[in-house]
Amino acid sequence: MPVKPDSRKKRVRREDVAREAGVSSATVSYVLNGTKRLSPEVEQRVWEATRRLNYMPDFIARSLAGSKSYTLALMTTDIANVYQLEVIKGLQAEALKHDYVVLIFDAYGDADKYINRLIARRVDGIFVSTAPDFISDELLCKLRDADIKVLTDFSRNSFMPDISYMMSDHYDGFMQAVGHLKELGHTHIGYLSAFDESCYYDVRLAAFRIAMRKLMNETVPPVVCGTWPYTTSEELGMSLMWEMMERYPDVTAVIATNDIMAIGAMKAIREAGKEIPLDYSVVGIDNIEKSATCVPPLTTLDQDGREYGARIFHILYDNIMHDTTGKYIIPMRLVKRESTGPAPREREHVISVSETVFE
Amino acid sequence: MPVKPDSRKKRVRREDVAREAGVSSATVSYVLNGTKRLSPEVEQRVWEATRRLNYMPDFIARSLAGSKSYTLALMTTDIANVYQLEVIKGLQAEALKHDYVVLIFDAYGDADKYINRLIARRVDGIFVSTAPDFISDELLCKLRDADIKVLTDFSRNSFMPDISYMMSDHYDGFMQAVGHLKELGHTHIGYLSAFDESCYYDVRLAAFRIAMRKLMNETVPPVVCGTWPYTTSEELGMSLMWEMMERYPDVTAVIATNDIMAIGAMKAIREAGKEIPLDYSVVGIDNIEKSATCVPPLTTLDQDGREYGARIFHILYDNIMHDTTGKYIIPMRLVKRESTGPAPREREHVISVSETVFE
DNA sequence: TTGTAAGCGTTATCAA
DNA sequence: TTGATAACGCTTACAA
Repeated sequence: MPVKPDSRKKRVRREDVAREAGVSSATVSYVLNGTKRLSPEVEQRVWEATRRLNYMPDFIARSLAGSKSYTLALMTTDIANVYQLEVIKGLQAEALKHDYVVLIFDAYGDADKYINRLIARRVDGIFVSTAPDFISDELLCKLRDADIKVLTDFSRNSFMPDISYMMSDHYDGFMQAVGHLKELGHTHIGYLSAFDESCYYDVRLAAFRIAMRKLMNETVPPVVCGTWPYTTSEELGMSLMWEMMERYPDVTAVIATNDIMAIGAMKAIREAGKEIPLDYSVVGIDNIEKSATCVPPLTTLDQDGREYGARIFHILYDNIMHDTTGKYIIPMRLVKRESTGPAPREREHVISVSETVFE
Repeated sequence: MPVKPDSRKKRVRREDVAREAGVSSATVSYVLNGTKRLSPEVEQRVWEATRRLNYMPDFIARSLAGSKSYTLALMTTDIANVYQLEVIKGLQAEALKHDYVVLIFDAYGDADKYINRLIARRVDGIFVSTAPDFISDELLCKLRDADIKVLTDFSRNSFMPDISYMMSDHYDGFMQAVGHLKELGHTHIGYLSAFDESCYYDVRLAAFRIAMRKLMNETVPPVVCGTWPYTTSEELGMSLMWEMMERYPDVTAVIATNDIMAIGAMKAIREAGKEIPLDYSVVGIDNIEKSATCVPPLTTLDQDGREYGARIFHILYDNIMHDTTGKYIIPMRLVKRESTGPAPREREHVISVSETVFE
C-alpha cells in the first residue's frame, strides 16, 4: 500500500521499508548500500518498497554508525575571486554527484575556531587554499590528527607528512609560456608578481626564474611585486605594469600571476598609449572565462577551474576511501590567443633614443 | 592527569570527561549545555575536565539524539553576483557565531535532487533566493513538510502557508528614490528592469509603477526590460540604457534593478557623450561596495549585504527555535551620492530640435 | 542468503 | 541535585 510519506513529523525509517518489503532491516541496508549481494528477487522487493515509501536513508544516523560524514570542507581567503569561484563550483558539482556536500569557509578571522567546528562535525576531508598566514601548518596537523584528510594547494608550499597536496606543474607551465615568448622573438620578458620575495610559499615566481634561466640564460629577470597581504586585482595588475614600464623599458613581454592581474596590466599598457601585442605581449595564468572574451583575448596558462575543482574532490575522495595521502601534479597547458605576438622590432631603437635624451 | 588528546584515532568522549571530573556523563551534558543548574563546585569540575581533555561534543551524535542538525542551507542562482556574495558572507559569519554551519548551493541543475539531500541531512532551515523557475513552490512545500524551516526572498513573491519570507520594503524604497528625483526637478523618470512584464514575481517594477503613479501622477512610466532567463550584468545595463535613450528621449533620470545594472547604464550614458548627473541622473539598488567608489559615486537604495545575510540567519534561527514562521519586512534607505543631480534645463530644447530635424 | 544485535555519542526522561 | 537508561536510525560483525 503506497503510504503517504508527507504526513508531517513522520520520517520513513529503514524498518518501515523492511516491513514493506517483508525482509529484515539489515537486508535493506545491504541492498541499498550494495554491501552484500542478495537474491535478485529480494533486491527487487527492497528497491520497490524503497520507491513506494519514498525512503531516503538518514545521513546523520548513517554518519554516526559508519565512520564517514559525507561532508567536505573548503577553506580559502577569497571566495570572491572568479577563479576560486569556478573551482568551488567544480568541487561542489562533483561532490554532489557522489552524495557529498561541501562546507565553504572564508578563512579570515578565527581559523582555530573553524577548525574545531570541522572536527566536531567529523568532516571527512578538507581542501585548504590559503597561505600559512591564515591557517598555520600546526592547525593543518591538528586536522590531520583528527583523522580528517587534508589537501593543500600551491597557495602554500609546505609539505607535511600525511597531508596531501596538489600542485599545478608551474615549472612546466612557465617553460611553455617563456618558450612561447622566446619563439616570438622576445628577449626581455618580465614578471608581474602578486607576491614579493619574502613570500616563501609562492612557487610561480620561482618557476618563472627557473624558466628564464634555462631558456633565456638570464639569472636576474625583470620582476615587479605586490606586498603583503597578497591579493590580486586588476588595479594591482595596472600599477605593477606601470612600474614595469618605468623600471624596465626594454621589456616587451610580461607574464602575470593570474589572468585578473594580466587584464589589469593590459589596461595600463593601453593607458600608456601602447598596443597589444604590437608593443607588448601579455600572458596570464588560470584561463578564466573573461580571458577568452577580453580585448585582445588573453594568452594564458590553462587550469580549468571547474575541472580543477572536480580533481580536488576526487583526490580527497580517494584519500578518504583508501585511507592514503599523496602528492598530485596537475599539468598546465598554454592557450595561445591574441595578447601575444612577435616582439617589436623598433623597440630597441625608440628606447635608445629616449635614453640618449635623458642621459 | 592531562591526557594527550592527539593520539590518533581516539576521540575524547563525554564519558571520558565524566570520569575525569568524577561525575556521571549526564551531568556533563547538563553543565555543557546549561540545561540544568548544578552546584557551582560540580560545574567547575566539569569545565576543568573539559578543558583538560580538550573535549568537544560530537555534532553528529548530538544531531541524531536531539532534533537539530545545526546546519542551514542557502540556494541561489548566482553565487558569482557580488551582492549575493556579501549576503552569503554575512549569513555565514552570523551562523558561525551560533555554532551553525551553512551549505551553499547553486540552484542550477536538478533542484529536486538537492532538496532530497537536504532532507536526508536534516537541515534545520533553508534560505531560498531563486525564482520559482528554478525551485518550484511544490519543492518548497516538500521541504516544509520535512520539518525544515523555509525562508524566501523578494526573488519570488509567492506566499505559502508556513513558509517565511523576508522582503525589503521596495514600495517605500522606490517612494524615496522617485521622491528624491522629483525634488531634483526631474519630470521624466525611467526604469531599467532586468525582468520583463511576464515575470510575475518581480516586485521592483511594480513598486516603481506605484511610486510613479503616486508621486508623479504617471500611469505608464518609461520602462525597458531584459528577457528570460533573467540575469543582471553591466552589459545588460548598458544595452537597456541605450534602448532607453532611443525610445524615451525625454527621460532625464533612470532607476535600475540593481547597482551592477546602474553602473552599466552609466557606461552607456558616457559612451553616448552625455554627462552624469548633468544630463542624466542614475539610481541603483543594493549599495554594493563598488557603488561608493565608481565614478561618479552611485546614488542607491541601501540594503547592506552582510547585514541582510545576518538577518537571514536570525529569522531562520528564530523560526527553528520557536517553531514558527513569519513575514518580515526589511527597511531600505536611499543613499544619496553624486550620480543624481538637478534635472537638466536645456534637455527639453535639444530634444525638440532633433525631433524637428527628423520629422 | 538472511536475520539478530551490538555499537556510534549524544539528548532527554525518570527515578533516586 | 544527580545518575541510569532508553531512544535516535543506521552499519556491520556474527549467528542462523
